[in-house]
Amino acid sequence: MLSEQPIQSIRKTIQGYEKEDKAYIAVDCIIFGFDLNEEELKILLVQRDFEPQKGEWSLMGGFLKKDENLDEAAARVLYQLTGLYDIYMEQLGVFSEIDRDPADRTVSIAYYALINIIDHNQEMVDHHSAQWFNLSEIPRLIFDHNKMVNSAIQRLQYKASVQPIGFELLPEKFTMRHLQKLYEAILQRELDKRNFTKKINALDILIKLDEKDKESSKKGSFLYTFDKEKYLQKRAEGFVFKI
Amino acid sequence: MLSEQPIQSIRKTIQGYEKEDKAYIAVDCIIFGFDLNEEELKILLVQRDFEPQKGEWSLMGGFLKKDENLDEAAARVLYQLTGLYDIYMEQLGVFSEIDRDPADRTVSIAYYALINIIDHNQEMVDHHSAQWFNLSEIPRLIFDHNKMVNSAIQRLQYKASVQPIGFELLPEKFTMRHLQKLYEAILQRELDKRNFTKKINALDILIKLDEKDKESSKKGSFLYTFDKEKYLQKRAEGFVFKI
DNA sequence: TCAAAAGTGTTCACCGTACACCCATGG
DNA sequence: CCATGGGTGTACGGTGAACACTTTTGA
Repeated sequence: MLSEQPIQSIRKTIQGYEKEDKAYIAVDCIIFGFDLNEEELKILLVQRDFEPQKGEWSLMGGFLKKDENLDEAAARVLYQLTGLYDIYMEQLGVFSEIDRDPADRTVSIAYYALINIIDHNQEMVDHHSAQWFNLSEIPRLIFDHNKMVNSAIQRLQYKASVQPIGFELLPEKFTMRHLQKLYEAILQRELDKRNFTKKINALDILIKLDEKDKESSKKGSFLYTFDKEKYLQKRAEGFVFKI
Repeated sequence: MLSEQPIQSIRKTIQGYEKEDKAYIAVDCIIFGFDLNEEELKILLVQRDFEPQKGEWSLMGGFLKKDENLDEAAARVLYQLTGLYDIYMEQLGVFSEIDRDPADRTVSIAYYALINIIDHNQEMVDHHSAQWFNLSEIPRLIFDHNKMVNSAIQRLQYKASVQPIGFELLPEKFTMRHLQKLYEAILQRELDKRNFTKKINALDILIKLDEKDKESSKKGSFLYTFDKEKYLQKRAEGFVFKI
């Protein structure tokens, strides 16, 4: 009898999954952007436009569907809010307190994402009543979302010091000052201009362009691009990025 | 009508959780132990004693229950196999490929744990047909468990270099040689005895005992204990552990 | 007395950090 | 011509890595 059943149903029967509890699985995204004008690191939050907790701020989220894995779910959620594909994104961890969502048992997987702030689709952001907040001005969020945000900031600080992910937050062309201010915003401390430049140049993964950015000064400052090919090549040879 | 309902059911109705998919949530544990005699780092695997995949090796696991969070579930699973409470344990990440478990959609959260190998309850281990494997001799495991193991080894290497978690793997009293061999096993490279001793002593978080361990040599080597209080004190003052 | 492991210092290269002045330009 | 930000070099202390010989003692 047993041997006539397809494998899947045998396993189900034997392991007794039916007796186990199921839960909803959510994905919540901490979306970072760097505002070049204000020289501030920001995160994108959505405002709930329905009861209950209407008007409260929250991370953008969604539920895991049958036909996708978590990375796909997170990418989908990010697309819904920003209109962007191929965003840099990393899983942060799981938040599973029993009553974290009072509506129903929901386990949430937090992701953080880095986007170039000027790329996002403003209409889609407006449609979700979303808004950018400075790290120092994050409001109270629903559920355990503040915990997620703090965890994301910590992770970003670590990751940015050990992998060149900072460039995900900058436009294609940027100045040394932009880069330094970005790292200052991430690490939340001031850096010495001479030492920073020296270190970045020593890494030898930027291309100095012939163009200057005249926005910020009369003299103008040289623009750079991140040489991803060169970085990948070097990394394959054992080079480790460290700031 | 709506306003008469309790909050929870309002939220459920509005958010439409019912339309979302649920999934089973599993916890799988990578249990590390350090064999002092063989000077080898090992992990504890269980052998499935039921069909299908009978005889195949697997991580110890279980399902998340309604009335516990993931840390509690992992602690429960660890207790079931080792008889130990209060084990050092950390969440690794989520594994969510759609068909990772062919029986049913199951998202698994991997945890790694560090135990003192001589503390565990041998009867409980035998009862689960569990066995210790050297890191270099890990067999093929079911599902995506090999991926989890690799991820755990990487995480352990990082974490051990940045937090004094190595002591979780050693008995109360240990020699410098034990400690060095442990770090060599974790980092998978040889360390210089003089530099290692110097570094550890400079950290100033061990207590040198008057006792000697005569097992390993005629001369005997001094025993040490980890001074957790002192470490916590120093950490509170900004000290950072680094090996 | 000898084999086997324990214990112990020095040197050098490199890296991180502190620190200040001249340059180019538009208004 | 001057105010503003851009761009650059040096000196020092600390840390990581390489390296070898003496001590102890049980068999």
